[in-house]
Amino acid sequence: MARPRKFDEGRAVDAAMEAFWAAGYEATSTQDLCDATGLGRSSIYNTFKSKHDLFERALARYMECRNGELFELLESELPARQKLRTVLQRVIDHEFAKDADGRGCLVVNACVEVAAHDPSVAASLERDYGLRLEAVRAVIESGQRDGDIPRDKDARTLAHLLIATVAGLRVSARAGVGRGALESVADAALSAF
Amino acid sequence: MARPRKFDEGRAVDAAMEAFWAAGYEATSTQDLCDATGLGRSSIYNTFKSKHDLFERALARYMECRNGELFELLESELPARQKLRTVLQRVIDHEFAKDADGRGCLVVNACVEVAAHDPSVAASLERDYGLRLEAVRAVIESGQRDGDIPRDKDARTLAHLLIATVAGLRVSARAGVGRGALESVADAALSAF
DNA sequence: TTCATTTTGAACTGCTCGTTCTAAAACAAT
DNA sequence: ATTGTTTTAGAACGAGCAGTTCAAAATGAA
Repeated sequence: MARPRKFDEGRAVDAAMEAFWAAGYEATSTQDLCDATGLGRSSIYNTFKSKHDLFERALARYMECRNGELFELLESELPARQKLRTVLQRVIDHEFAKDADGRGCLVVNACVEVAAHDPSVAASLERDYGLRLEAVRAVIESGQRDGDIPRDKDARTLAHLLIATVAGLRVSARAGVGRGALESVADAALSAF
Repeated sequence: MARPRKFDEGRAVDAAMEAFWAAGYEATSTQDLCDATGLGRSSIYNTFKSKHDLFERALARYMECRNGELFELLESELPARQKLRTVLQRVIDHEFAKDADGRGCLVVNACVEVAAHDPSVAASLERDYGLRLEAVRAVIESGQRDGDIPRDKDARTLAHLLIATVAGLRVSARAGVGRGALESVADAALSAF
């Protein structure tokens, strides 16, 4: 049979994800991808159709990881309101983590940089948004049943609002807003729930 | 004396702004800038130091225009709360305008695509953020004096929240959230004020 | 008209881009 | 050991990149 692969495809996608995450889609060159993955050009193009294809794989992987963390939190035993608070706090912690280096969130970055010009990525982002929306909505409805969250507001709308707040915090962090201010903002935002 | 310029510098900056706005910084080539402005390469490089310099000028121009519209609204005769509502509604209208074509907001785009890797642009964005923050804070404080906005929340924090909500709406629009949903989100967000 | 000055477009610099190709190397099955 | 298949490494591809140079065209004051 044939020569087996020397590298792990999943690890390559992970490395590419880090590269795209750090620099954005356009600013990441194929050479950057070779450096990041440790692979040669031909290995990359043999395994993935194109830079674009590799980006989609990397983005999908990112969503998988992040949604894993999110869903784990949302399925925990905390009160609903506390879950939402933790989501926002994690975003802030992430934006100000020492090793984050201003990369932000690959999903938000892709929404802004790529989605408008790339229907395939846009579709992927929309699907991912839907997953997060449903998960958050379920938590909010559960909170409404518990009396933890007021019943007079539409759960789906509040779920949209939470996700929008996450994006807002992330963009604000990029605009130079400090940690303390963002924590106050998160607090104030939660008063809408 | 010397030969006079055949083109208007301001118009060139406007055209460049449109190009950067539509495609992003990295994806806009010097040729694109020539096409957009109708100028030759040397005219551009004679007038502006570099692509980067032209981008900073274009971004500054964008901020000028947008802040002009914003400040006009904030200085109007509407009740404070109504002003904030109008800010959000305008953002939604803009995102779904027929000719907007998914460009979003150049400031948000720059925050996400450029700021992290470009201290000069980051400083410019931070300064602009400060201007908007103060203007919104002033409106909120005025609303608190009128009893239009509750006094128990910090005006500066609420101003941060409003700006973050704007960014959140814009990113959500890119992720495929529809107009109706965003209008509900804006409504819900205002209940924090 | 002359002259100094500036604009302008085209050509050019190396360089980098994403992608493809070639040929050697590495393996598994026969 | 031979064969067949796949992966590899690296060179090479054409195109386009940001940025520069330069001679010619355009201008207005003297």
